[in-house]
Amino acid sequence: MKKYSVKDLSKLAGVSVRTLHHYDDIGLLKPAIRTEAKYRLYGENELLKLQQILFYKELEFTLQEIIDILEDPDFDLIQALKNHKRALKTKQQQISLMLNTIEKTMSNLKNKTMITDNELYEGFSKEERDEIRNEAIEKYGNNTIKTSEKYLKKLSKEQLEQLKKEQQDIFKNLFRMSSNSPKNEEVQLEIARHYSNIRKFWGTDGVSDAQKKEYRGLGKLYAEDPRFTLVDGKPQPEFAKFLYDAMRFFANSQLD
Amino acid sequence: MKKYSVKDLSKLAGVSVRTLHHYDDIGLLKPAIRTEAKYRLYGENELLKLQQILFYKELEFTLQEIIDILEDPDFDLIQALKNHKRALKTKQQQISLMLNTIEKTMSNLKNKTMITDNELYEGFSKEERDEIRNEAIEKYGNNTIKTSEKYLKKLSKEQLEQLKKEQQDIFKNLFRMSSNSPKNEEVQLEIARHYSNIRKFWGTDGVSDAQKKEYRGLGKLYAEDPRFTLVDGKPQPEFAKFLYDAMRFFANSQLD
DNA sequence: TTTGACTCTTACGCAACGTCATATCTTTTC
DNA sequence: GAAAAGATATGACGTTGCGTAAGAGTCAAA
Repeated sequence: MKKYSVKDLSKLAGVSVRTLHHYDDIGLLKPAIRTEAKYRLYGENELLKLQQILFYKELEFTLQEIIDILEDPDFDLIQALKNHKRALKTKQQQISLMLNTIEKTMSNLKNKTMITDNELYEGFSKEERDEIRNEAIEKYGNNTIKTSEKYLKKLSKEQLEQLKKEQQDIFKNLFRMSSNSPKNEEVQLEIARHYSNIRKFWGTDGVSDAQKKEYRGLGKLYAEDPRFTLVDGKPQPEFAKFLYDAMRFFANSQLD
Repeated sequence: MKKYSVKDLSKLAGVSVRTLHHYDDIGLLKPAIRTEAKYRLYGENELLKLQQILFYKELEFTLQEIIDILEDPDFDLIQALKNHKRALKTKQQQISLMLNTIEKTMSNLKNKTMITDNELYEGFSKEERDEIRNEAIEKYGNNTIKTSEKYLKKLSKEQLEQLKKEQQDIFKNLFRMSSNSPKNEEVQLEIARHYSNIRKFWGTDGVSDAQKKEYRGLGKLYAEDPRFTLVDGKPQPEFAKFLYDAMRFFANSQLD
């Protein structure tokens, strides 16, 4: 007769030693023998029984149910299986419902409050999109771009539209300045206006140290996302850079 | 501002008071106010938040996940939903596998070792079936019948077939006797033969006190289940009774 | 003021082990 | 033959989301 130690058996069956201890504790699978030193020794029968146990466990029977099934030869297995089948089918339906709900939720989120990848770069061909993106990545690194995109996607469509509209005249002013070798003070004044405007979208939160980073982050976005610096429908990389520099300067000098 | 007590809120949302306590404990949903006496008071915001919580809970997010989702506005909900969706789909596949396994198992059990209800009474119309069953119930009580049927179902098809075949000639002899006012000794001798034959199907187990009960139980089955006492395809209730009496006598007098 | 009706906190229970911690073997190594 | 290395044993707490008392304080109606 072969004898297996806990570890042997656990390896054979692919379960943990603790599990065997547990099964012993609850009386599901007792070792064939206990040595003087209380070591557990299992035989072939126990190995076979363990296989059975694992079979039912895969079907998600509880250990107590498995005890009932294996310990009582009078157990009505067919009925138990039928019941289990019903339960599993119910569960499957539940999951289907959940999946539907998730689909709807995601759809809602995307349509009503989120900006999709395509929208982020809308109006550009795929080639242009990739070019823009790659240039940006070259300039700021892959991680920065992804972070920026993620941030942008979190804005709602309405927020984004309003953001763009309310800032049009600010941008107009700045754009005029940019091609006119402006005084730094003037620019910074306008930037300050922009900043106070922007804050509306951030609420009163993020007041302290996050502010600076975020505003600089927004500057990067302007530099990276051509939609913010279109003039007459054309991207203005110079202006984007101008804006970015001005905002960064503002953030560093004015914000704590 | 309306204020809700724990009970109010629990009724409104359809959760238990304990649940609200729990959510408070883990910081998922804190009451808007605590009175002097430590009573929890919730406002409209909390009601709304609770709805959200329940929404995610229906999708089987864990409470910790819900905390993450609701507490952190920067949480990437879309990604979380995607992950959750994947997990649910995986789960669904698992369940499909389990259902298949159960089907196979049931099929195996039924084909190879179990007898179904229909088979138990095969060859009889539904009306006849009910009649037979009801008569048996009248005679021996509902519980006995169910036990008997359960016992019969535990026999394999092969066992049942062999049982019937090997005993045909024993039954023939007995049947002849039954219509011939036989001597008790003769009958008991033949019954003894039957008994030793039957034991093959019970193995060497159930040797002692269970034996007697079981053999008498089998007698009842003969009396109840017309298939065992068909002659030329017709039920023989008289013979069934004769058999049952003989077996009972044998069990009582010969078996310990 | 007594009595219900509520509410509070504290804490065990459940399922199936995972994960230490501490104490004993048993086996290997020097 | 002794010490180090490996296995194994028995607690016992942690996990997840509350259910279910238990014991005690609070509030409004009678």
